[in-house]
Amino acid sequence: MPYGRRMAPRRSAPRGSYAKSADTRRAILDAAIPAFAEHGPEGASTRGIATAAGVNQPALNYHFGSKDGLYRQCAEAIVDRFALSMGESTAPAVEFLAAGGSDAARAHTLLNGVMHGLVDTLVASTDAQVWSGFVAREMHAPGEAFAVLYERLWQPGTELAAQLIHAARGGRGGIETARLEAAMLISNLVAFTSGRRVTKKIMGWQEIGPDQLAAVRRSIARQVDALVAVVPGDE
Amino acid sequence: MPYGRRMAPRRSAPRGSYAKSADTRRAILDAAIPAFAEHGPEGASTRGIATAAGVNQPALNYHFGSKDGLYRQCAEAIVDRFALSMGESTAPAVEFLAAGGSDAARAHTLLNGVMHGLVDTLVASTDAQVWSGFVAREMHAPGEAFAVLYERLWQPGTELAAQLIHAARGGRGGIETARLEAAMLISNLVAFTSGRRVTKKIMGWQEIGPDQLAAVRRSIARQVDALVAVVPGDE
DNA sequence: TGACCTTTATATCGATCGATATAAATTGGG
DNA sequence: CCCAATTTATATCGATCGATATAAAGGTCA
Repeated sequence: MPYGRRMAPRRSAPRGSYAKSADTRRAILDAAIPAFAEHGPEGASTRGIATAAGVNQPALNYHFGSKDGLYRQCAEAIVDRFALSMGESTAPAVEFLAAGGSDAARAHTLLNGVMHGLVDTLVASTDAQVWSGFVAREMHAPGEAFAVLYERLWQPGTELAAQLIHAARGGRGGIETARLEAAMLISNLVAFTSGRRVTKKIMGWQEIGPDQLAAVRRSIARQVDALVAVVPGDE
Repeated sequence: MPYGRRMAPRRSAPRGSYAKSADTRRAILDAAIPAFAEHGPEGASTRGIATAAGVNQPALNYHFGSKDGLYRQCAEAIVDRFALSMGESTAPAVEFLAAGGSDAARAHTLLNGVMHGLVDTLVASTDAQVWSGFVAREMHAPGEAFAVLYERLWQPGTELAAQLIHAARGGRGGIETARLEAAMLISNLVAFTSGRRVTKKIMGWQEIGPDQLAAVRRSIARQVDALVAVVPGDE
């Protein structure tokens, strides 16, 4: 073919100093997470992400190797940010359980605290609504990020809640049942993450403000109370 | 360009009689729903769907006009099949409410019946696991099918459960709170639809058989009981 | 300042996408 | 049995995809 393969590129005028690698990576992740959440790993285009991040398309391959590599790093970033937001409310519960805690009333209080923190993180924060699309998709159609989300998010989160439910019942009732109920209790909040748009429409809410948040907290607290009050098998 | 644009196509050996249009449409829908559920409306390719359905790619445009048209028809088909499966358990409840039913105990029974039917439809059926990916995606990232799913699935389903909760409380407590609790009650089952794979892994279940189904039903029934027992505001 | 590494930008490849023009095959009505 | 309508099949278009080769620019340190 005539043209000598790969012509010399022209550069536009320089735009000042280069950003640190970490800053560019952060900008790309902040653009990629919403893109993957909305369009999925296949539907989101690297060009669209690059434009949203204010970089060019090959920058994604330079910093993350490949589209799949970027996708995996998005999952890691989501888990990191989630853990950061939940640390305050989970730390005392983890400590309690590590010490072999058997004070049922304290377990009940700690469970309420964890669920309170979860509502704050998932319902009150707008970031979480972006994450939830990413996480929900990976839950149903496992891909490159499933292992990360399972090992660092779903499994430890459910297990923490299950242990607290079990302890709050004074150790009566099976831990298996507690696990199932923990999974279902947490699923409740999907109505405000992935399903937020639908729930708002159904409830006629313009926004999820303090009043709505309080209603959600009350409903969760009632569920926790009911859960702890009934020991499965004793009914 | 040399070649005279559009060459004459060759046909392979005929394969017997043509299928009725309705049969082909059904085959395409049965292939498209799982494809859209797994890869999303952007990630799923018309060629892949056509191959899975045993037809060629232009057949999709012939029968459904466009990829978006096919996507919309998938949503209609999902709602139709869901309604068919739920009809038996919702019919008496709809009738009860239409008659202005105010028998609290009967409302409680009917609510249990509806939730029982929902567990059968969503948890026991394997079809629903396919649907759930489609529905969950559309819930978070509204597209061509959002209106159909909202008007025919989410809104009426939540409203039915909310009315039953309200009636089961003898009309005490706000209908708004009942609506919120209905949304959260239904969200519980996401753990067994979109989240089925994760829940099975966490629970160590190989399959969701009769024993597991019974455990889910017990947990839902306990939640319904707790919901009806407490009148919000009276606590 | 000059050599070297890191980061950004351009151009382009091969593959695949949705859509459609075209034609062949089948069906059904008279 | 013929003809119009219906249905299926082939080939191909223009757009877009992820990836990469290549070059230029900024940063670092002697």
